[in-house]
Amino acid sequence: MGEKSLQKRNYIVEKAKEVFQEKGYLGVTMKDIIEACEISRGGLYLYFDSVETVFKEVLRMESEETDDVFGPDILETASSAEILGLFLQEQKKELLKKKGNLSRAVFEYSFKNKVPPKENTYRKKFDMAVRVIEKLIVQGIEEGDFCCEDPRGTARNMMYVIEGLRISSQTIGITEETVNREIRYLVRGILAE
Amino acid sequence: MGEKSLQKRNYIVEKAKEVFQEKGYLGVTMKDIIEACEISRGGLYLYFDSVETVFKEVLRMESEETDDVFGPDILETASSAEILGLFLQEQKKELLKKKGNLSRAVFEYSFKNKVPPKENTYRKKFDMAVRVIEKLIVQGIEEGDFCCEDPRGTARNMMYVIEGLRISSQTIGITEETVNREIRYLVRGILAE
Amino acid sequence: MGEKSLQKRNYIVEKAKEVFQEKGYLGVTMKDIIEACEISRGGLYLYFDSVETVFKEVLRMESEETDDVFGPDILETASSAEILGLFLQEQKKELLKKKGNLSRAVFEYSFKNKVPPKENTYRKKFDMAVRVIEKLIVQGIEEGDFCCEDPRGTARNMMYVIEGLRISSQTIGITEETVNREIRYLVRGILAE
Amino acid sequence: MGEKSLQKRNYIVEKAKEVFQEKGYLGVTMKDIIEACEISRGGLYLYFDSVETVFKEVLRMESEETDDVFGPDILETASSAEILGLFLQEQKKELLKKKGNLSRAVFEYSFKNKVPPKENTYRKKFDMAVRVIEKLIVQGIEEGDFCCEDPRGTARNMMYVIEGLRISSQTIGITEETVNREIRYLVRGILAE
DNA sequence: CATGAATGAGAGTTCATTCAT
DNA sequence: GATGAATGAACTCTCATTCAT
Repeated sequence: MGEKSLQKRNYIVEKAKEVFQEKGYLGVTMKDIIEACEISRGGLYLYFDSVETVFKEVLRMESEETDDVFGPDILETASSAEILGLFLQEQKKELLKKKGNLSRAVFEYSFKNKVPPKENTYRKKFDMAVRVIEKLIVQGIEEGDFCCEDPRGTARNMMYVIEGLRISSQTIGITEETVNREIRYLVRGILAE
Repeated sequence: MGEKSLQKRNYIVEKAKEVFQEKGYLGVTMKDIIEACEISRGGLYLYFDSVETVFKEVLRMESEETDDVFGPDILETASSAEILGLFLQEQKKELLKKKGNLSRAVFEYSFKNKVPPKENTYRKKFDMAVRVIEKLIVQGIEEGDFCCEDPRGTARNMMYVIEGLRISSQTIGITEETVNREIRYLVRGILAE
Repeated sequence: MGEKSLQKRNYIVEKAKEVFQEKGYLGVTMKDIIEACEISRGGLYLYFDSVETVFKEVLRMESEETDDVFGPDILETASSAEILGLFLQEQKKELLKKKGNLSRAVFEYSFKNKVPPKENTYRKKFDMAVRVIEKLIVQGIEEGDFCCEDPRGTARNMMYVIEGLRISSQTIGITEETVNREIRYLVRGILAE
Repeated sequence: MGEKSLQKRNYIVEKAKEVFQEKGYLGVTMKDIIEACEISRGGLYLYFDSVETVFKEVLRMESEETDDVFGPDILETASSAEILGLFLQEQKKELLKKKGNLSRAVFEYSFKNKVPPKENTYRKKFDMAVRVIEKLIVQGIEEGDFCCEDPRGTARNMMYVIEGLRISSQTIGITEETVNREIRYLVRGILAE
C-alpha cells in the first residue's frame, strides 16, 4: 500500500471515528461509513472488509494518539497531589463530553466481542490508569500530602468509581456537579489531615 | 385480552427475557423472539408490536419481581452491618452471573433511548439503592459498627463502584476475587476501629 | 339462517357499505370491515368469505333500495320536461356527493372483475337510465316542450356525459357549477324553440 | 447517475408501464415490477423507492411522448372538420385498445391520490383537449363546415362524452360500434346543414 | 352462533458484499 | 486503485383464513 493509500486509509478511520462517536458501534453500517467518507461502496472495501475492522483500527489509532496526557514540564514541576488532580479533571472532561465520545461504541463493541484480557486495550488502559494513580498516591504520601494505607486498593477504587461515572453518564445521565462531588469524595479520602 | 392470552403474554416475556440476557438488546430481532417462543410471526405481533415494546415489558416485570430482596425476618434480627454485607453480596452475585444477566441489554437500550430521569427505572433503582445503603450506614453508626463522616457520599461512592464493577464485568471482564477485594475495600472504609 | 342472523348480515352489509364509500373497493380488507362492524374475525366469516362477497351484497342491496326515485304523484302531475329536470338534478346530487358515494368502489371493482353484460348491474342501470330518458324525451316532444330528431341517441349522449362527469368528479374533481353548466347544455339541446 | 443507469431506469419504466397497463395501479407490487424487469429486489430500489414513484415516472414519460398527435403536414393541408374527425378517431382508438391502456391505472391512482388541479396532468390533458376542440369548431364554422352557437360548451360536452366512453370501456365494456355511434352523434350536432 | 388466538404467506425495505468497468 | 450497479439474504409488519373453545 502506497503513501497515498495510507492517507486515504487514515482519512477513512478519522471519519468513521466520528460516526462511532455519534452512533455507537452496533447500529453503524458500512453505508454510514461510506456516506461519512463520501467514498464509493467498493472504495471502502479496498481498505476494510467490515465495520468491525474499521472500528478496531479506530481503537488502535485512538490508543496511539492518547499516549502522553502530561507533558514533561508538568511532571517535573507539579506535586503529585496536583498531578492527580489534573488526572481526575481529565477523566471528568472525557466522561462528560457529549461530542467526540467513543465510550458508547467501546461499550457496545466490548459487549459483543469478549476480548481476552491480554489483547483488551480497554483493560490495558484501565490497569495502566490504576498503576499511575497508585504511583501518584505513593509519591503524594512521601510528599506529605496524602495519607493512605492501601494505595493500590485506593487506586483501583478510584478507577471503578470513574468507570461507574462513565457508564452512568451514558445511561442514566449525570451532571458535572455529580462528577465533581464524587471526585471531591475520592480526594478527601486520601488527604493528609 | 382474556386470562389465557395474559398467560401467553407472560410466557413470551419470559422467553424474550432469556433472549435479551443472551444477546443484549440491539441485535435482537422479532425473529429471535419468535424462535425462542416457538410461535408464529403473526402470533408475536398479537401481543407486541416491536422488540422495544417487548423489552420494556421485560423490564417492567423484572422491576415488579425484584422488589423485596430482604425478608422481614432478616431485617428484624440482623444488624445493619450484616444487612449491608448481604446487600453487597447480592450485588456481587448479580453482577457476576453469566446467565440471566440483563445488564448488557439494559446498557444497550439506555444508550439508544435516553430516557428522562423521572421515567428512568434504572436510575430509580440506583437512587433507591443509594438511599438504602445510606440508611444502613447511619444505623450501623448508631449500632457502633460503622464510622463515617459522610454517609450519603459514601453510599453514592459505593454504588458508583458497583456500577463500575458491573460495566467492567461486561467489558473487560472481572473475577469474583476482584469483586470481593473491592467490597472488602468499601466495607473497611466505614468500619469502626 | 334465522331472522336474527339475517339482521346481523344486513348490519354487516350496512357497515361495510360505509367502508367501501370511504375507501373504495381495492384496499378494503376484511379487517377494515371487522373493525367497522365491531365484530370478531370469525364472526364475519360466518356470513361472508371474502371482501368480494360482501361487496357484491352491498351492490345487490343498493340496487334493491334505489328502485323508485320518483313517487307516483310526481309522475302523474309533472310534465316530462319537469321530470327530466328532476332526474338530472338527482344525477347531479349523486355524482357530487362526497360522503356516501360508492362510485369509486364500483369503478375499482369493475376494473378488477370484468362482469359479462347480462349480470352487470351497473350496466343495467345505465341502460335503464337511457330508456327512461328516451321515454321522457319522446313524451316531452309530444307535450311540445322538446324537439329532437334522435331521442335514443340523445338519451345515450346524456348518459355518457353523466358518466364522464361522474368519473371526472372522482379524478380531476369538478365543481357544482361545472355540472350545472353541462346539464344546461344538455337540456338546451332538446328544448323546443 | 450515469448514462448506463439512465438506460436501466428507462428500461424499468418501460417494463413497469406494461405491468400498470396489465394490472392497474392499486394491486401492483414492487415484486410485480421486479419480475417484469427480471432484476433483483435491491436493484429496483436503486432507482425507485416505491410503486408510486415508478408510476409517477411512467406518467411523466407518457406525457412527454404523446405531445404531438398531429404532424405539421396534416395541420396545413386538412380542413378543421377533417382534423376534428382524426382527433376523435384517435380518441376512439385509444379508449378502445385492450393492451397498452393506462386508463385503469390512471383512474385507480387518481382515486387514491387526489391531486390539486394545478399539478393534475390528467386534468391538464382534459383542458388542453377542450381548447383544441373548441378551436377546431371555431375554424370549422369559419370554413363553413360547422354550425354551432356555443363552441366552448360543445367542446366540453364532447370531452365529457369521451370521458364517459373511456370509463365505460373499462367498466361495463363497450363495442367499437357504440363509440362510432356516439362520435357520429357528436359530429352531427355541429355539422352545417 | 360467536370469539379471537394462531398461522404463514407475502409485501416493503435495507444492507453487506461482489464484480465488471 | 476506484466506482457504483447489482444481488440476495434478512428484517419488519400486515392480513386472509382457520379452528379450538
